[in-house]
Amino acid sequence: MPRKPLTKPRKQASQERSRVTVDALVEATARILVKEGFDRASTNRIAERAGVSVGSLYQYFPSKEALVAAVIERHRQEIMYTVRDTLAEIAELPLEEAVRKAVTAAVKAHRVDPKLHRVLAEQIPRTARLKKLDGLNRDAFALFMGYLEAHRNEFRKVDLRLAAFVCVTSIEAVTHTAVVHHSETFSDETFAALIDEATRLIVRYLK
Amino acid sequence: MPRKPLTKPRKQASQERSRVTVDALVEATARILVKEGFDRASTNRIAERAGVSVGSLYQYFPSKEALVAAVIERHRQEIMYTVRDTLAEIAELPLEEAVRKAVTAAVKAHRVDPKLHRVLAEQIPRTARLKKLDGLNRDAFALFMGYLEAHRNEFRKVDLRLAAFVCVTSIEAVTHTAVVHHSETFSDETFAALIDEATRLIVRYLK
DNA sequence: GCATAATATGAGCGATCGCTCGTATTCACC
DNA sequence: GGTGAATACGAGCGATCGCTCATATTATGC
Repeated sequence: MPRKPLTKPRKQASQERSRVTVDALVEATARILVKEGFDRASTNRIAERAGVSVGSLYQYFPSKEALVAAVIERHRQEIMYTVRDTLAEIAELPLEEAVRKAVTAAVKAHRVDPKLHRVLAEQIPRTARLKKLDGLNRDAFALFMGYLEAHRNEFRKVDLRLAAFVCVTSIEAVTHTAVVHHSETFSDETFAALIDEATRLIVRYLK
Repeated sequence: MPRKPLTKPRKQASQERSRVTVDALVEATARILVKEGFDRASTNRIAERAGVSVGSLYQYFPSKEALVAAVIERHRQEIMYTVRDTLAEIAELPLEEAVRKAVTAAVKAHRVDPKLHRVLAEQIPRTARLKKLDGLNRDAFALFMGYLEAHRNEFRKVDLRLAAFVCVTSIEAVTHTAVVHHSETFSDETFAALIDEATRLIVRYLK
């Protein structure tokens, strides 16, 4: 589980206590990223916050980058878990309901630890980030493309890839910006209205 | 303005050669940001690339952050310059043409040194970035709000602030992602089609 | 030509970083 | 309870960072 073959191999945890150590390190990394930001998240500080020595940290993670990658992966899994059910339904739904579900899922996804999400999206250097987080977006694109292709006779004629790009990018940006940057400005009613608006945006565009 | 303490001075350049030095530093910073990324853009490297000593750097910029801020400000001014004319026209245009101009302006804006734009958007810590770059987005929001209010009787009844948020966020994201992440993937025709699509997205949403 | 201000220099300080490695502790197994 | 493997420890290395300051060079005004 803790293996991240990036630069050097590290030990596989076989005892329970080491699993605890690994979990504590990932959790401490996430907490420090949120509270102090990426620049101040040094390995010494992470180990200290985890109640563990730097040496132990490097027994399970070959680099700071691997630690951050583990945080990203955990975040990605949590998002997938909270969103999977909603997305599974949409394939056979009519357009408006499908889009509404997709928008709702996007909001849910961004509400999984939004402060962490913000740090990951804004502060993590590309080398460590791009693979997993943008993978989510690529999944969303593929999913949307699938829907459009299956229902292509319900829409006007367009380049479906371009249409999917416009839809996915818009939904992502609107929900991301609202949740991550305006959660304290927008009321619950505003969020409900936002889902209506985003749904309308996409539905009328495609029809 | 006479002497100031030597610890945080930002001298006013009064001679021609110092203006040259300042310009060289800002230019070198932009170049290194693009070529090496923010993390590897050390003040020593910047000074070296500018053909100037670190000492001189700190005569004109009190910190590395100030240097980066100068780069951002220069970039912002270049964007404003290339976009101002297009935006000045839209106030009195009918909806579709106004939106089309806005989208075109957004593409133009992102095409001003897209590689630098990407680094500024993705790698610069919030502390140094927020003020100026997000100011651009706030300007766009205000401009769009103005248009919507002036033409409010042409649309359905909605929360105009919410509608403006949806429009500005979508346009920004679609044009940003296309220009910054897909410039080499998208052909010129695709870009032309993208402008059509983005325009349709917004127009049909508002009508 | 000379004094003074403006500008330029770069070795190096103190801090911090990611990370190593020799050593100490705890576990699984008999 | 003895033994080797697994785990934990943390002082400290080498590199790099942002930045300072004593000193040198160049421009300006008289």
